[in-house]
Amino acid sequence: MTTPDDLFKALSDRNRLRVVAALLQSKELCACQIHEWLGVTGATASKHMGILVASGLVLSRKDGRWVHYRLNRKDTNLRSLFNWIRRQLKADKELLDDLNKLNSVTACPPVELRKRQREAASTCC
Amino acid sequence: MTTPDDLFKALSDRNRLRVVAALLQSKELCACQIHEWLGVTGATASKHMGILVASGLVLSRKDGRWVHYRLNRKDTNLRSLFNWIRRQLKADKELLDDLNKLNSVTACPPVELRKRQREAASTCC
DNA sequence: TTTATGTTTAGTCATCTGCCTAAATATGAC
DNA sequence: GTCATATTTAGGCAGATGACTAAACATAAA
Repeated sequence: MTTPDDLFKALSDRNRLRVVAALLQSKELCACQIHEWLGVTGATASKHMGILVASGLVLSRKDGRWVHYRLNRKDTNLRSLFNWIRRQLKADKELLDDLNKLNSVTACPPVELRKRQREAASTCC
Repeated sequence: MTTPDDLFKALSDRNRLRVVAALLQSKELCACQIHEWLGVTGATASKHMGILVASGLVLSRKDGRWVHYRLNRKDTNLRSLFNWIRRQLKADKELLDDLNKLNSVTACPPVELRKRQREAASTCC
Protein backbone atom coordinates (compact mmCIF):
# COMPACT_ATOMS: atom_id res chain seq x y z
CA MET A 1 0.00 0.00 0.00
CA THR A 2 0.96 3.58 -0.52
CA THR A 3 1.80 5.74 2.48
CA PRO A 4 -0.87 8.07 3.85
CA ASP A 5 0.84 11.15 2.47
CA ASP A 6 0.75 9.62 -1.02
CA LEU A 7 -2.98 9.13 -0.66
CA PHE A 8 -3.41 12.67 0.60
CA LYS A 9 -1.29 13.97 -2.25
CA ALA A 10 -3.54 12.19 -4.73
CA LEU A 11 -6.56 13.83 -3.08
CA SER A 12 -5.01 17.26 -2.67
CA ASP A 13 -5.85 18.41 -6.17
CA ARG A 14 -9.30 19.89 -6.69
CA ASN A 15 -9.87 18.12 -10.00
CA ARG A 16 -8.86 14.74 -8.61
CA LEU A 17 -11.14 15.22 -5.62
CA ARG A 18 -13.93 16.08 -8.06
CA VAL A 19 -13.32 12.78 -9.81
CA VAL A 20 -13.49 10.86 -6.55
CA ALA A 21 -16.71 12.69 -5.68
CA ALA A 22 -18.12 11.79 -9.08
CA LEU A 23 -17.12 8.14 -8.67
CA LEU A 24 -18.75 8.09 -5.25
CA GLN A 25 -22.09 8.54 -6.96
CA SER A 26 -21.46 6.78 -10.29
CA LYS A 27 -20.45 3.15 -10.33
CA GLU A 28 -18.11 3.70 -13.25
CA LEU A 29 -17.06 6.57 -15.49
CA CYS A 30 -15.41 6.45 -18.89
CA ALA A 31 -12.21 8.45 -19.47
CA CYS A 32 -14.01 10.65 -21.99
CA GLN A 33 -16.80 11.42 -19.54
CA ILE A 34 -14.28 12.48 -16.93
CA HIS A 35 -12.38 14.57 -19.45
CA GLU A 36 -15.63 16.25 -20.52
CA TRP A 37 -16.86 16.90 -17.01
CA LEU A 38 -13.57 18.19 -15.61
CA GLY A 39 -13.27 20.60 -18.51
CA VAL A 40 -9.61 19.80 -19.17
CA THR A 41 -7.99 18.12 -22.17
CA GLY A 42 -8.03 14.35 -22.44
CA ALA A 43 -4.30 14.30 -21.83
CA THR A 44 -4.63 16.18 -18.56
CA ALA A 45 -7.54 14.03 -17.42
CA SER A 46 -5.51 10.92 -18.25
CA LYS A 47 -2.64 12.19 -16.11
CA HIS A 48 -4.95 12.78 -13.15
CA MET A 49 -6.49 9.33 -13.50
CA GLY A 50 -3.03 7.82 -13.65
CA ILE A 51 -2.23 9.43 -10.30
CA LEU A 52 -5.47 8.21 -8.74
CA VAL A 53 -4.88 4.68 -10.02
CA ALA A 54 -1.26 4.70 -8.84
CA SER A 55 -2.41 5.73 -5.37
CA GLY A 56 -4.72 2.74 -5.26
CA LEU A 57 -7.82 4.87 -4.76
CA VAL A 58 -9.19 4.11 -8.21
CA LEU A 59 -9.27 1.00 -10.38
CA SER A 60 -9.41 0.97 -14.16
CA ARG A 61 -10.91 -1.45 -16.61
CA LYS A 62 -10.07 -1.47 -20.27
CA ASP A 63 -12.83 -2.32 -22.70
CA GLY A 64 -11.54 -2.11 -26.23
CA ARG A 65 -10.54 1.48 -26.85
CA TRP A 66 -12.49 2.62 -23.84
CA VAL A 67 -11.19 2.87 -20.29
CA HIS A 68 -13.58 2.84 -17.36
CA TYR A 69 -12.70 3.97 -13.86
CA ARG A 70 -14.25 3.08 -10.54
CA LEU A 71 -13.38 3.51 -6.87
CA ASN A 72 -11.41 0.77 -5.17
CA ARG A 73 -14.20 -0.23 -2.82
CA LYS A 74 -12.64 -3.56 -1.92
CA ASP A 75 -10.03 -2.04 0.38
CA THR A 76 -11.41 -1.54 3.88
CA ASN A 77 -9.12 1.36 4.72
CA LEU A 78 -9.99 3.18 1.56
CA ARG A 79 -13.67 2.54 2.07
CA SER A 80 -13.66 4.31 5.41
CA LEU A 81 -11.76 7.18 3.83
CA PHE A 82 -14.34 7.37 1.04
CA ASN A 83 -17.08 7.49 3.64
CA TRP A 84 -15.32 10.36 5.37
CA ILE A 85 -15.01 12.21 2.09
CA ARG A 86 -18.66 11.60 1.27
CA ARG A 87 -19.66 13.25 4.53
CA GLN A 88 -17.44 16.27 3.87
CA LEU A 89 -18.81 16.79 0.38
CA LYS A 90 -22.21 17.66 1.77
CA ALA A 91 -20.72 20.94 2.99
CA ASP A 92 -18.91 21.69 -0.26
CA LYS A 93 -21.49 23.79 -2.08
CA GLU A 94 -19.39 24.30 -5.19
CA LEU A 95 -18.78 20.60 -5.60
CA LEU A 96 -22.44 19.74 -5.12
CA ASP A 97 -23.45 22.08 -7.93
CA ASP A 98 -20.71 20.55 -9.96
CA LEU A 99 -21.99 17.04 -9.39
CA ASN A 100 -25.40 18.05 -10.70
CA LYS A 101 -23.82 18.86 -14.05
CA LEU A 102 -22.35 15.38 -14.12
CA ASN A 103 -25.77 13.97 -14.98
CA SER A 104 -25.85 15.72 -18.33
CA VAL A 105 -22.55 14.05 -19.14
CA THR A 106 -23.46 10.54 -17.99
CA ALA A 107 -26.91 10.81 -19.57
CA CYS A 108 -25.57 10.08 -23.03
CA PRO A 109 -23.34 7.07 -23.66
CA PRO A 110 -19.58 7.53 -24.25
CA VAL A 111 -19.92 6.93 -27.99
CA GLU A 112 -22.39 9.81 -28.35
CA LEU A 113 -20.37 12.00 -26.03
CA ARG A 114 -17.18 11.56 -28.05
CA LYS A 115 -19.11 12.32 -31.23
CA ARG A 116 -20.24 15.63 -29.75
CA GLN A 117 -16.70 16.33 -28.51
CA ARG A 118 -15.24 15.74 -31.96
CA GLU A 119 -17.85 17.98 -33.57
CA ALA A 120 -17.21 20.76 -31.06
CA ALA A 121 -13.48 20.53 -31.72
CA SER A 122 -13.89 20.77 -35.51
CA THR A 123 -16.39 23.67 -35.59
CA CYS A 124 -14.21 26.06 -33.64
CA CYS A 125 -11.66 28.30 -35.43
CA MET B 1 -14.44 25.24 7.33
CA THR B 2 -11.87 24.58 4.68
CA THR B 3 -12.74 22.39 1.72
CA PRO B 4 -11.64 18.76 1.78
CA ASP B 5 -8.91 19.34 -0.79
CA ASP B 6 -7.43 22.06 1.41
CA LEU B 7 -7.27 19.58 4.27
CA PHE B 8 -5.71 16.96 2.02
CA LYS B 9 -3.23 19.50 0.74
CA ALA B 10 -2.19 20.28 4.29
CA LEU B 11 -1.69 16.55 4.90
CA SER B 12 0.00 15.83 1.59
CA ASP B 13 3.45 16.86 2.75
CA ARG B 14 5.49 14.21 4.52
CA ASN B 15 6.81 16.58 7.17
CA ARG B 16 3.36 17.91 7.99
CA LEU B 17 1.98 14.40 8.24
CA ARG B 18 4.86 13.60 10.60
CA VAL B 19 3.80 16.51 12.78
CA VAL B 20 0.21 15.29 12.88
CA ALA B 21 1.44 11.82 13.76
CA ALA B 22 3.55 13.29 16.56
CA LEU B 23 0.64 15.33 17.88
CA LEU B 24 -1.53 12.22 17.84
CA GLN B 25 0.65 10.81 20.57
CA SER B 26 1.75 14.00 22.36
CA LYS B 27 -0.84 16.29 23.83
CA GLU B 28 1.17 19.36 22.88
CA LEU B 29 4.47 20.13 21.19
CA CYS B 30 6.52 23.30 21.32
CA ALA B 31 7.65 24.92 18.05
CA CYS B 32 11.27 24.22 18.93
CA GLN B 33 10.57 20.55 19.56
CA ILE B 34 8.91 20.23 16.19
CA HIS B 35 11.76 22.06 14.49
CA GLU B 36 14.27 19.77 16.18
CA TRP B 37 12.43 16.57 15.42
CA LEU B 38 11.63 17.38 11.78
CA GLY B 39 15.25 18.23 11.16
CA VAL B 40 14.49 21.43 9.26
CA THR B 41 15.18 25.05 10.16
CA GLY B 42 12.90 26.85 12.57
CA ALA B 43 11.67 29.03 9.72
CA THR B 44 10.64 26.02 7.66
CA ALA B 45 8.95 24.36 10.62
CA SER B 46 7.09 27.59 11.32
CA LYS B 47 5.83 27.67 7.75
CA HIS B 48 4.54 24.11 7.99
CA MET B 49 2.81 24.82 11.27
CA GLY B 50 1.22 27.90 9.75
CA ILE B 51 -0.28 25.72 7.01
CA LEU B 52 -1.56 23.16 9.51
CA VAL B 53 -3.12 25.88 11.66
CA ALA B 54 -4.67 27.60 8.63
CA SER B 55 -6.24 24.30 7.58
CA GLY B 56 -7.86 24.01 11.00
CA LEU B 57 -6.18 20.70 11.75
CA VAL B 58 -3.95 22.16 14.43
CA LEU B 59 -4.43 24.78 17.13
CA SER B 60 -1.71 26.95 18.60
CA ARG B 61 -1.28 28.50 22.01
CA LYS B 62 1.23 31.24 22.74
CA ASP B 63 2.95 31.22 26.10
CA GLY B 64 5.37 34.10 26.30
CA ARG B 65 8.04 33.51 23.69
CA TRP B 66 6.98 29.90 23.31
CA VAL B 67 4.34 28.57 20.96
CA HIS B 68 2.67 25.24 21.62
CA TYR B 69 0.73 23.24 19.07
CA ARG B 70 -1.97 20.62 19.50
CA LEU B 71 -4.48 18.82 17.31
CA ASN B 72 -7.92 20.34 16.92
CA ARG B 73 -9.72 17.53 18.68
CA LYS B 74 -12.92 19.51 19.22
CA ASP B 75 -14.06 19.22 15.61
CA THR B 76 -15.96 15.98 15.05
CA ASN B 77 -15.09 15.73 11.37
CA LEU B 78 -11.42 16.21 12.03
CA ARG B 79 -11.49 13.74 14.90
CA SER B 80 -12.72 10.97 12.63
CA LEU B 81 -10.05 11.90 10.12
CA PHE B 82 -7.41 11.75 12.85
CA ASN B 83 -8.66 8.31 13.81
CA TRP B 84 -8.34 7.18 10.23
CA ILE B 85 -4.80 8.52 10.07
CA ARG B 86 -3.91 6.85 13.34
CA ARG B 87 -4.95 3.49 11.90
CA GLN B 88 -2.90 4.03 8.73
CA LEU B 89 0.22 4.96 10.64
CA LYS B 90 0.48 1.47 12.06
CA ALA B 91 1.48 0.29 8.59
CA ASP B 92 3.96 3.11 8.00
CA LYS B 93 7.20 1.54 9.23
CA GLU B 94 9.34 4.58 8.54
CA LEU B 95 7.05 6.86 10.47
CA LEU B 96 6.86 4.48 13.42
CA ASP B 97 10.65 4.45 13.74
CA ASP B 98 10.54 8.18 13.44
CA LEU B 99 8.05 8.54 16.27
CA ASN B 100 10.35 6.58 18.55
CA LYS B 101 12.97 9.26 18.14
CA LEU B 102 10.41 11.83 19.20
CA ASN B 103 10.79 10.68 22.79
CA SER B 104 14.38 11.86 23.00
CA VAL B 105 13.18 15.29 21.93
CA THR B 106 10.22 15.54 24.29
CA ALA B 107 12.23 14.03 27.15
CA CYS B 108 13.96 17.33 27.86
CA PRO B 109 11.94 20.49 28.34
CA PRO B 110 11.94 23.17 25.61
CA VAL B 111 14.31 25.42 27.56
CA GLU B 112 16.98 22.71 27.71
CA LEU B 113 16.35 21.75 24.11
CA ARG B 114 16.90 25.27 22.84
CA LYS B 115 20.08 25.52 24.88
CA ARG B 116 21.43 22.42 23.15
CA GLN B 117 20.30 23.76 19.78
CA ARG B 118 22.10 27.06 20.35
CA GLU B 119 25.27 25.29 21.43
CA ALA B 120 25.18 23.01 18.40
CA ALA B 121 24.78 26.02 16.14
CA SER B 122 27.71 27.90 17.67
CA THR B 123 30.23 25.03 17.75
CA CYS B 124 30.02 24.34 14.06
CA CYS B 125 32.32 26.20 11.60
C1' DT C 1 15.89 50.30 28.49
C1' DT C 2 18.98 47.38 26.57
C1' DT C 3 19.96 42.67 25.46
C1' DA C 4 18.97 37.91 24.53
C1' DT C 5 16.09 34.72 22.47
C1' DG C 6 11.83 32.08 20.42
C1' DT C 7 9.22 32.58 16.41
C1' DT C 8 7.75 34.55 12.02
C1' DT C 9 8.38 36.99 7.67
C1' DA C 10 10.98 38.22 3.40
C1' DG C 11 13.68 36.95 -0.28
C1' DT C 12 15.89 33.46 -3.13
C1' DC C 13 16.44 29.14 -5.43
C1' DA C 14 15.56 24.43 -7.16
C1' DT C 15 12.04 21.28 -7.79
C1' DC C 16 7.27 19.81 -8.40
C1' DT C 17 2.67 20.35 -10.37
C1' DG C 18 -0.93 21.10 -13.58
C1' DC C 19 -2.09 22.72 -17.82
C1' DC C 20 -1.55 22.73 -22.80
C1' DT C 21 -0.31 20.84 -27.76
C1' DA C 22 1.62 17.41 -30.57
C1' DA C 23 3.13 12.87 -31.22
C1' DA C 24 2.84 8.04 -30.07
C1' DT C 25 0.26 3.89 -28.90
C1' DA C 26 -3.54 0.64 -28.98
C1' DT C 27 -7.52 -1.19 -30.85
C1' DG C 28 -11.97 -1.44 -33.43
C1' DA C 29 -13.93 -0.66 -38.22
C1' DC C 30 -13.58 -0.87 -43.18
C1' DG D 1 -3.67 -4.09 -44.27
C1' DT D 2 -5.25 0.76 -43.73
C1' DC D 3 -7.92 4.16 -41.49
C1' DA D 4 -10.31 6.18 -37.60
C1' DT D 5 -10.35 7.03 -32.90
C1' DA D 6 -9.79 6.51 -27.54
C1' DT D 7 -6.14 7.05 -24.57
C1' DT D 8 -1.37 7.83 -23.08
C1' DT D 9 3.20 9.81 -23.38
C1' DA D 10 6.54 13.61 -24.37
C1' DG D 11 7.87 18.26 -24.22
C1' DG D 12 7.28 22.88 -22.70
C1' DC D 13 5.61 26.65 -19.87
C1' DA D 14 3.72 29.27 -15.76
C1' DG D 15 2.80 29.06 -11.11
C1' DA D 16 3.04 26.59 -6.55
C1' DT D 17 5.89 24.45 -3.02
C1' DG D 18 9.51 23.50 0.26
C1' DA D 19 14.02 24.36 1.59
C1' DC D 20 17.50 27.74 3.12
C1' DT D 21 19.59 32.40 5.11
C1' DA D 22 18.96 36.84 6.84
C1' DA D 23 16.11 40.22 8.74
C1' DA D 24 12.15 41.49 11.49
C1' DC D 25 9.13 40.96 15.37
C1' DA D 26 7.68 39.89 20.11
C1' DT D 27 8.65 39.12 24.66
C1' DA D 28 11.35 37.82 28.81
C1' DA D 29 15.59 38.83 31.38
C1' DA D 30 19.32 41.86 33.03
